[in-house]
Amino acid sequence: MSDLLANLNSPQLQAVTLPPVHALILAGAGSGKTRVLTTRIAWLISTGQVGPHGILAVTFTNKAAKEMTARLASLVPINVRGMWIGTFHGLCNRLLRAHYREAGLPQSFQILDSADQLSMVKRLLKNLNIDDEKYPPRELCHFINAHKEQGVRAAQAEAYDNYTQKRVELYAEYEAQCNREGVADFAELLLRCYELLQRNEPLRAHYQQRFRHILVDEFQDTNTLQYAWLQLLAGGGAKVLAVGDDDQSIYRFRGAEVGNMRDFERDYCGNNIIRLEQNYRSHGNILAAANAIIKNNRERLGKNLWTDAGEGEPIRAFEAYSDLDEARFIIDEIRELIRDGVPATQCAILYRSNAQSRVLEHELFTKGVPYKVYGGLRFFERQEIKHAMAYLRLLGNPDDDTAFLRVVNFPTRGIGARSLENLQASAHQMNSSLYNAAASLTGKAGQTVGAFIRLIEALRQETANLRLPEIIEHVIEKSGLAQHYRTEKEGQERLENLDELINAAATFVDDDGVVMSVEGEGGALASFLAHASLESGEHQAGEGQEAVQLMSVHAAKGLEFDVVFISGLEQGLFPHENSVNEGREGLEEERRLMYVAITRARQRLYLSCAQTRMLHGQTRYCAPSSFLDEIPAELLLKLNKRAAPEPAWSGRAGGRGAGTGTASSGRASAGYAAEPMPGGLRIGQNVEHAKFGIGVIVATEGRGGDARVQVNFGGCGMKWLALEYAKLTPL
DNA sequence: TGGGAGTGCTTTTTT
DNA sequence: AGCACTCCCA
Repeated sequence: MSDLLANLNSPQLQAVTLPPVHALILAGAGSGKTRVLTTRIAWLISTGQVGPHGILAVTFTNKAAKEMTARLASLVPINVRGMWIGTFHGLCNRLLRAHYREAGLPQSFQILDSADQLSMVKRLLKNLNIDDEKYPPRELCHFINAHKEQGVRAAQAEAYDNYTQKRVELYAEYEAQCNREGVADFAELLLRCYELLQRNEPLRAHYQQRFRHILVDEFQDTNTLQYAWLQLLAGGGAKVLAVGDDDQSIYRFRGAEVGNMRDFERDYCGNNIIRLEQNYRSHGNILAAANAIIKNNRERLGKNLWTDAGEGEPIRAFEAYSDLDEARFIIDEIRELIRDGVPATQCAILYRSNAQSRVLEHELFTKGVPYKVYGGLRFFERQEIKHAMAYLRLLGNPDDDTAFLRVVNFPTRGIGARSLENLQASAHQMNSSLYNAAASLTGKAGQTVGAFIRLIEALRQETANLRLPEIIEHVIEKSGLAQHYRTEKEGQERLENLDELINAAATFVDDDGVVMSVEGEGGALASFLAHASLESGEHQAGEGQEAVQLMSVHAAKGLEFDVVFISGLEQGLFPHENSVNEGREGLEEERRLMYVAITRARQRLYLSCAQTRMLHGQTRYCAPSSFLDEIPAELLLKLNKRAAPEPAWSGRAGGRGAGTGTASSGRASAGYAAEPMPGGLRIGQNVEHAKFGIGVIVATEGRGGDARVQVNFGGCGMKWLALEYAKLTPL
């Protein structure tokens, strides 16, 4: 017991050993949040206050859930496997599987991921003959999800205008279609679970009695429905320990309600609020910058990070001429750091939007620096994997139209759009699934589709007595997928991924074999399918060993690095103009994002911006981010003293045309007029031009490849010239 | 059926 | 600029 609590600081200790009360832990970045959470559970169990059975611990990501489970296992000698530690979706899925009948779901209901949901909505619009320009499928998905996350069914949805009325009708159609197919989207897992507990008194009482302690990670990210779900489960006297950081709430755009923290405090906590403010990650200057930024936000519960690690290095600031110049600066610094012995994996480049990675990647590639970009396509989202999974889904549930349509003609077997239209029409008429309706097709279409149905039936029979990895292997081979990718020129990697899928299934069976056996071997497939939907897998196969880490600020949340570069600190980009347009709330969220970005750094932090940036195929002139002004100057070390990285007139590809005078939005070179332009040109400088003769520079604008000067050539008049093209000789 | 041309969009993202 | 998506033709 004593070692469990050893080395906790005073507020941490206080949090871990709280009596059974509702409490809110305001855990700053790097303050040992996960440690507190896991130690709290370990302490509750090892002091005999509750059995592992009575704990419910909720996270947002599988990664967090896994980490919590692993750390708990290392703290107390208990079997953590059967414990209810998981994501909101994972736990709801578990509950719905256990009570599928009461929840009105088929035993092996499938889970639609976002892509599946989108394709279902598109299909629905098509079947109902609705113009998808007027009702964009993506927007409709959002409409549906937003309602579900508010706990609102189509039947209760309010329609204040005709347009919304129509969308509500479509929402209802979508619900009906999901029910026909026996599938549930992500939001449905939560809502269905919530409704089940609300409606079914004995079931609710059972779980309310069972869970004595509910612990919630990243509480600031909960949405309305998740909060309601927690309240419902806690209704029988369970105590809720909510851990979160309002300053790190960066998911408002997907429904997170920071307000839940304040509500929870007001309605449940009383005085039980503990602040974890000692930071064990970053040096003082970095924290000072973070604190200086975040204190400009009005809506805060209040918290101030501190460290006893000392000030550390100053924060390095660099203003580049262009995005390319910025990338060069960053990569040069990184190469130097690596030479000095900093592991590449400890260098992270963060950006506000993913599109910014391109220039950086190009430069890294050119210089031969290994790097890894986070945020791409993930394993279970790859087309070959989704195809294989679709076959598997059809084995478990033939009514799954999404799966049916995905593979009915893949690999191609002569089933064209016309046949499918007929099929969909008759399915609609019969109010049945496509699979079911296939039997009614006649003629040539009947034959081809019939062959597909027979294929699926054959697969089902052939795999009936196989183990999960063998089932998958068999399906990949006999469906024709393997053959298809063998003949495709780019198919090699896809084949490898399919092999990897078989491996994943083998590992899955080994890892979860105990749980699986409860449901029988027949349930293994269903469990694996759910697993695949709920856990889309690591971002990319093959973890980069010694590679610089590139990711969006959002993706960096929860991570830490010795050296962090925050790039693209420009007004309009970071803070993003779309957010700024949303008013104070939007700007405050951007500021929290900046706060998250800064607090990722342990030892060294670089902030950089560019004066011009290629955006949507156009060069944009940018002012430095207002966030830079919010950091006290004494914390900053400005690195702009260095010489121009390239001779002004050697030029680079991709500049804009000479003298086209693209309106530079706002700021030309304000604040830099006194500094020399590249090549030593400055205001007042006399120059000679081959055609216009001798002149004097009266103004300058931009830097690098886009630098322009205004020259008074006397009789030849006043001219704006792009240094990249115009040959000017200083006199 | 599949590929090539044309069109439009473009913040952040987990489950 | 780059990418995803659609449409149309061979």
